[in-house]
Amino acid sequence: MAIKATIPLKQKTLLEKGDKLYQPGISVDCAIFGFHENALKVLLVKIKQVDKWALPGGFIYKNETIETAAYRVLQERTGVANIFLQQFNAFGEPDRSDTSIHQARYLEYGIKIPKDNWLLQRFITIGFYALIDFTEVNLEDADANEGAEWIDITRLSNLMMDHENIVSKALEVLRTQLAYLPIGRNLLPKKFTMPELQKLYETILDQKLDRRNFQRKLIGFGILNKLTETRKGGAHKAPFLYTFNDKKYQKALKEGLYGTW
Amino acid sequence: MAIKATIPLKQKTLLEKGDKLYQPGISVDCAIFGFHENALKVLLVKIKQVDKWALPGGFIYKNETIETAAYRVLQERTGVANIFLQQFNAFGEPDRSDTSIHQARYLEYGIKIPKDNWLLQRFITIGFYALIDFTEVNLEDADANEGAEWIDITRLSNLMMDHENIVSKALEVLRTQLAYLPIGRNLLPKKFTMPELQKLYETILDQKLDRRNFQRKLIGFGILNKLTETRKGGAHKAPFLYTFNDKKYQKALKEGLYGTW
DNA sequence: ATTCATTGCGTTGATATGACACAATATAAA
DNA sequence: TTTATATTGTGTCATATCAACGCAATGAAT
Repeated sequence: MAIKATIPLKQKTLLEKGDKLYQPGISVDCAIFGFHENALKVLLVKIKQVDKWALPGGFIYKNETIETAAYRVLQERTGVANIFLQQFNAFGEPDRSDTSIHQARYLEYGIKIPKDNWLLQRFITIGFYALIDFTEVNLEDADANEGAEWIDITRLSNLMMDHENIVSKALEVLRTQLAYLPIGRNLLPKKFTMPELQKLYETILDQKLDRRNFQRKLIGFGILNKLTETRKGGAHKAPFLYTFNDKKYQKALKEGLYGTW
Repeated sequence: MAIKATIPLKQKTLLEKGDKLYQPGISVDCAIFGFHENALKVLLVKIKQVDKWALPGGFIYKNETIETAAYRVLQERTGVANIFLQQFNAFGEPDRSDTSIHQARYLEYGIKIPKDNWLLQRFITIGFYALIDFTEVNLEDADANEGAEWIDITRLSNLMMDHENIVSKALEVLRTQLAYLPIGRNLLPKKFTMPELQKLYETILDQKLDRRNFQRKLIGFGILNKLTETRKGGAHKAPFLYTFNDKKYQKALKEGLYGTW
């Protein structure tokens, strides 16, 4: 008989008292996007017992708002403060849950979850997407049981339950919002170059953009500060650095960038 | 002692077996918009026991999708088939529920709901907004206990819980989506005139639009069929009638109207 | 027949957009 | 040190789009 690991208090509490601590049948899942090496990546955690990837998620405390719960998940995983976090959709197919995953995780400790345990009931999850500066995240802090990794959005595979669908929907919303919200502020380091910003847009839109027209348009939004500094070290002409003008950026977030009519 | 009404089976079942029939702690609420007499209206139901208005809402059966539940609510209230229905936000402030409303409604039948009954727990609601042809709805079918009425969105008052906030958020989303989705198809009768369509847009946007530019823009979207027929009977020049080109309309719904970049 | 508010259709100037030209420059190669 | 090369900064031009406005046509009321 194999020696079982001792169950951590956290997991034990979740199983036995979760129904008293949390809202039943509701979870939050976060599609956390980062930008690195000209690729858009999403933060996934490995569920080693079933060899699948999952979005970072959690439950909602009885006395907690949905947004706070999502923020808590983000903090636990990334430790980053300046985050763009947005609720975008609730996912509630009756058969979306996969109880075998929970069972596999507790089997590790020799525990079989009772059929009527709250964890095995149907769950509806509220999807959030977050934009985050890749360079500020340190994945070393992640939970030992669930190794977190940045996965290229073009190379998603083997996600548990409906999580790939959640990422797709998040991306779809992100692309739409790119047209009227000043995305970029949270995905890039404070200082960045115009080519870097353009690559970000091209990656999200999956589309080549004209360098010169892009620059004209973005500057036209009036949310960027051009610095006198340049980014040296590249193999070619050093591009100027930019920052977001926080005041104007916040204004644009509220009012939108277009608002034609 | 006042004579109490006998409790309908429906209400009795809801109270006693609701926790077995429905997902706990989750509801759906629908902001159903209609357009009539140049005003945007939302369908509200009167909760007579507390003299407040509420959005039509309901619960999610254990084996039902969220969208199906919302559709069910819509059908019950309006009986209309061709509906634009869209999930737009989950509302979950811990203190958003008001148990006194439930108590008041059951007190009618001399029943005091036990404190631990599922109905009195914290609820998170998933908000939908719907666009519907005012002329197709017959409110006579509405539940006797809860008279449904179209209320002008500029004259909202005395809504229960956070329902006014839900309507506001729904309107905000509607206004945003007006920029890239072909709204109108579901809010107007099959045949309509350009001035009517314009009034709709002006009402939603709360903004005057130039008659001639509006026409050029909408025709430019390529989703309208101009009929040879005109709307006679008005006091002035008879405007042409239009219909939506269903095929192109559906395409625009999927792809969006702008999609610049 | 005349009046009048409204509709259909058109024009103009300003602005935004897409496509492309050319000089400047930081590093690498010679 | 000089030259080569890829990349960036800035500008131009034709075209499309947009906002603002003009005017004739129309249908009912007078």
